[in-house]
Amino acid sequence: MIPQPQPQALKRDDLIRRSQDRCRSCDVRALSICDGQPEESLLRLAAISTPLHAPPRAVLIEEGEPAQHVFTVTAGMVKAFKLMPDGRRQIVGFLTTGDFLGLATADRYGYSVESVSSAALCRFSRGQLEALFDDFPGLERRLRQKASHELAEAQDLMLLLGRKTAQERIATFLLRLRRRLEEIGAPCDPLPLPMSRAEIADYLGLTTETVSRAFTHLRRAGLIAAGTGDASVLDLVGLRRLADGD
Amino acid sequence: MIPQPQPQALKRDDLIRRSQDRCRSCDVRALSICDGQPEESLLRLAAISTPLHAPPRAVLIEEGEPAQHVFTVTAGMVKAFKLMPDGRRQIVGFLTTGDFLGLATADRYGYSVESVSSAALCRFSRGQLEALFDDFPGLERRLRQKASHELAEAQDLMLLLGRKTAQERIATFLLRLRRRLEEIGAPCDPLPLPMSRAEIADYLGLTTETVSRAFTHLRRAGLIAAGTGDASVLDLVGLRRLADGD
DNA sequence: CGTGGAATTGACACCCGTCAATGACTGTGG
DNA sequence: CCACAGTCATTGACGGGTGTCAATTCCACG
Repeated sequence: MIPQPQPQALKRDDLIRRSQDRCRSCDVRALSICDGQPEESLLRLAAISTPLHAPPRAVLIEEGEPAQHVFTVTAGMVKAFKLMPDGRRQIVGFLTTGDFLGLATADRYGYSVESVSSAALCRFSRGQLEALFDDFPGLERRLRQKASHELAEAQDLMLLLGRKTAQERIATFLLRLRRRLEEIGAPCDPLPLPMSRAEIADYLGLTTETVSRAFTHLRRAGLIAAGTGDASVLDLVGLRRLADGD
Repeated sequence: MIPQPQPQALKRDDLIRRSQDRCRSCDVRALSICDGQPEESLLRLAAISTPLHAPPRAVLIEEGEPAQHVFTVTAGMVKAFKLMPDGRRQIVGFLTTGDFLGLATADRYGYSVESVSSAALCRFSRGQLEALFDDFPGLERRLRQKASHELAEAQDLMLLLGRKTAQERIATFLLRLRRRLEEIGAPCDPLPLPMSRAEIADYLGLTTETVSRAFTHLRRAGLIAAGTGDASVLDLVGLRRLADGD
């Protein structure tokens, strides 16, 4: 996909050392699967990792393809989504710094992934990663914890999709995004919204028009101040009350 | 909850041996986390497991309570659900033989669990189970795989809740239930539906009336034959086409 | 300053939710 | 054995929230 120049002069050991340096200085280590791992485990992880950079709207994974790789998002934002034959789309997650891509994966990808903004990722071969589990059980534990966490978030989203009104969905969406950005130490006032209204709609089970109207309602109600590419939470308590349904 | 007679004559070792026998003869071993585990791992699992039997509509877990236990369902069916303050309910999963309960759990349960039909479960202390992971990494791997699988199913449900029509939801629901029953080797023609219309509605993000009407439509279209407590798939291909949206 | 896509807003339609009545089934007590 | 009540499923009438279609505005970019 993204061709990498491979000068013959660089030997395999050099490449490995180079990735190790890159990982050692990685500023998202504390957020990703690397957190809390012993030094040796990191070195081995580094040796099998490939850094990727994706421009906005780049295709990273296509649903149904053999799942050879897993990824860690190190910067920017990507979306994972499912398509129906007639074009209906459900975005099952927006992933950002520290998120792991591929937890839900069997032998084939269950969703497509595209970048929202420009994004950076670390790619791992699934086989090589799973081979590391034998030597470094902490890695597998970390992945299981990430999977548990994602499952809990998925269940929150089910409640949203199955039972919440449009305004409640937008309120919940904004609060969740805010919390996530806080977790990774990103600025969240105003809250950046790198995704389009259409993407928000396909995440929340709505249409762009309904998303737009819901934003307007929240703005008129004094809960938020909304621009096109960002939003500010004005009344956190009120927004929470709305999001949770009374 | 369910008092267990504890004659003083039975010493701890006897109790352990008794659970080991119970597990060794357990007829759902191949379906649960026990599948593929070495003998020693099973013995240790057996030692920390407690069998439970629940009548229909029994409360097993309450959302927000400290998560001290995890469970394996060995028979019957239970539902996991989230409630909103005003009573809106989203069932995030129906669990049956072989399903693991507690994968999505942090320090507190993220959902309530109640039995649908009468059900049997194996209960484990979370702490004791996680302590086993150090000695038996295969257990942790098995749990991670279960979590991955559940995550993929959760994403399927997101597509359903966010984008499918009532009839497509019912069709998808019937096909998924059928596949699950096939997996565990249960009879699925006719397909038993132990849950009420209200429970189906709260799983699919609908109302009981809409569920009822959708069943009627599918029956009139010749895709299924539906009774109250079961349904037969008459036109598998047609039902699949409807479920997947053309 | 002009252009094109995205976002917003409005009018209208429709699917599904709400409310209500009827029917089917189960268990209970006479 | 039957009458009865209670729960659940079904069906109908109606209304509302959201989708659909269309027009307008906004904004980024050339």
